[in-house]
Amino acid sequence: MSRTLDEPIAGPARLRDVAERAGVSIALVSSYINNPHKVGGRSAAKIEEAIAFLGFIPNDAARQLRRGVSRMIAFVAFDVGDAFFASVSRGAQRRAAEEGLSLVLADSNGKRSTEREYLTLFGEQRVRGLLLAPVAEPSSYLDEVGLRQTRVVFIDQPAPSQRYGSVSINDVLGGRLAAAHLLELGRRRIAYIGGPASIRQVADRLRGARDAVREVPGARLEVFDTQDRDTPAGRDVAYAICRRDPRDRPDGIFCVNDNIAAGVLQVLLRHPDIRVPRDIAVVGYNDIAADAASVIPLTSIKQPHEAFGRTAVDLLLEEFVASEQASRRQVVFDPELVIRESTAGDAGAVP
Amino acid sequence: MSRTLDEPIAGPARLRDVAERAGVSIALVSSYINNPHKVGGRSAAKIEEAIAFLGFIPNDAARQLRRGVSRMIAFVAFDVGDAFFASVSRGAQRRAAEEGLSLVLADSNGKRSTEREYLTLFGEQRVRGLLLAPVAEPSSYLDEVGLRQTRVVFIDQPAPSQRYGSVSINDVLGGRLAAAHLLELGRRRIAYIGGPASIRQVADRLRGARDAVREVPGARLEVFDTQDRDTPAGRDVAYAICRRDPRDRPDGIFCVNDNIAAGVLQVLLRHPDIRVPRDIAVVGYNDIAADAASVIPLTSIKQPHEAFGRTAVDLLLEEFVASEQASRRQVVFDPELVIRESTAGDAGAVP
DNA sequence: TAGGGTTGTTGAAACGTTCTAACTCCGTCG
DNA sequence: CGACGGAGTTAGAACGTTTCAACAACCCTA
Repeated sequence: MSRTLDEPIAGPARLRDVAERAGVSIALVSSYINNPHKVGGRSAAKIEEAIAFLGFIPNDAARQLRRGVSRMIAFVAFDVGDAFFASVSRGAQRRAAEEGLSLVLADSNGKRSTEREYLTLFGEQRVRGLLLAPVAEPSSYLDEVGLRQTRVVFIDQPAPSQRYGSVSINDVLGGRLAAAHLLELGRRRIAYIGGPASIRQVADRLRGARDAVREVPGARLEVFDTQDRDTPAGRDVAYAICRRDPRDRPDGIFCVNDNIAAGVLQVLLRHPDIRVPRDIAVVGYNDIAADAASVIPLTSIKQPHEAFGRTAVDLLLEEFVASEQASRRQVVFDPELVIRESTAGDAGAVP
Repeated sequence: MSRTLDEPIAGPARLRDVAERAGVSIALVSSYINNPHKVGGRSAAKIEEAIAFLGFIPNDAARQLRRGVSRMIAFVAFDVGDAFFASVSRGAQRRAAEEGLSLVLADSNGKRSTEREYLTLFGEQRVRGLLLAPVAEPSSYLDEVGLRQTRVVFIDQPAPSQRYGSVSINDVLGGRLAAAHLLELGRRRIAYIGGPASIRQVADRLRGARDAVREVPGARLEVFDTQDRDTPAGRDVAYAICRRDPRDRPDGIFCVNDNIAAGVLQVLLRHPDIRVPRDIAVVGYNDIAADAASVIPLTSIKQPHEAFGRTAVDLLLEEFVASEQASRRQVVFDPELVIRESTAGDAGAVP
């Protein structure tokens, strides 16, 4: 059963192998690993040598089985590659690292079945906490999946019940800020590009814009409903706008995200008779296009990405110590307007 | 010690709780979970009921400790949000799921220390396999980190030794394809935009382009070295090109990636005297901008993203069954040219 | 009816840690 | 000089699962 010092070690080295080589007890090695200073100098040196020699790596399964708790938290999102989630996860990861927790990511790919598989996996792993940006309205299956004692925080989505925390962004306010900015610039024919309205973020931003427009006499809001929210969708709408008689064109456009805004700008900027922002001002949303997609810097609504992720982990940490029944915090961030040349200043010509 | 049927269960239900409630042995429950059909109908029904009632979820730590092997594989990349890695991971994930393995992602954020922490984590977790897109030249620390028996496959990077497999892309060929395409169109003043040359991909693509240009008499290659490889970098170079006398401008531009190409296009398309591709043809690399960043569809070099990820997992699977010392497969994909309007056809005017 | 399969079920021993309580030295204090 | 305390160390019992050998009950065939 027990391996001797002479024969080569088959699997990876265990605590017991280290103990044998160092000539001390297993318990002492364990205690050295967890509290090095609690172990006497001579033993420490021998243990150190044995660990290095054997390349000992603790077996997390055994450790976790015994301890009953893991040091891992997971972030399950429907599109990990998305710029927003990518930077949220970065913030979360940093905060987690500060607490000695590791954050792993899982991409549910927009599929409920995949999401469920991952929730099951992490349930079985007994991860300490879970950040969830769900594919759709999360039904009851959080319970079924072994996450009863795992704390869950919802990302960019109000939690389905008070039993879970959430971190989200006030999209109504964001929509209001964007529209109000255009109105302040004197624009009265506002267009909203985005869709479908079934997406909460899309609907909320529209609502905020509508509220702002309603408060200004003489202003009107035209809604361009799109199926997708990508750059081509923006281009399509912009082409339609270009085809109109100049007097019928909007003089201010608010796009539900920066991708659409980029498409709109690409088309408008190539039109010989239209100048941005003189004739049409454009506002985006998310502030991801800052350095990326457009020739002239895009005015946009900035969401607190990193802070968002950090706060999500903060909520988890709170919940680790809170009682089972305590109701969870629902944190809502306020977005802010970042003004750039697509609404203010000259449309830069080619120098 | 043992919990009775009456008192509420404190922690999550264990196999033992299920067994007690169903009135059978622990072993039978275990065997039901792993091979339901091996268990008699009456017991099966009772176990089923007990599992549902108690909400039993197997404890993966215990299972893994006993089994000695995990069903998890990990993908550690220096930027999980990057479009390329995002779709590679999607492919890997699908393939892994087919084999009943779960893929989790970890973002090393371009930092060696973070990368190392994750490698340690997954080493301790004894993950079955690891896909690694390393921050820098991977030194020896793969051994130190407990991955001795974990199979490792390098992503988009030749493996540092024959002991590891790798999946990468023939960037020299990609560069050659791009330049050859421009040359075939009759372009002779070719520009290469990209940098720094210390990045292998950048250097390889340049090398390929240089080879192709050298084979055509009268053709020359001008290199614009950039620090970054993003859209603003492309715009900067394009501005410089626009400022030149028309006769000194390149008539074909090959960009080291689509982001740079997008920036170049944005600027060129707004210039009154330049038409794309008539005056200047533009080729990108990666084929991610297909739907995203530019008004006219971009000719690009397409890398096999999903297949790439799938193959990486295939290599892992092979290595699971191969002997420890067997040398690993190094798979190199050939990229292909996708011709679109930025080099062929009309530059679409606003309709 | 005895013997030999099947089929279904079980007890107990692992797996590699952590943790508690107890033990052994030593030096110090009363 | 004996009791006390602290530092260092250890044996052994968990943690929740899987697996293996063995057992029980049954049906079938000889």
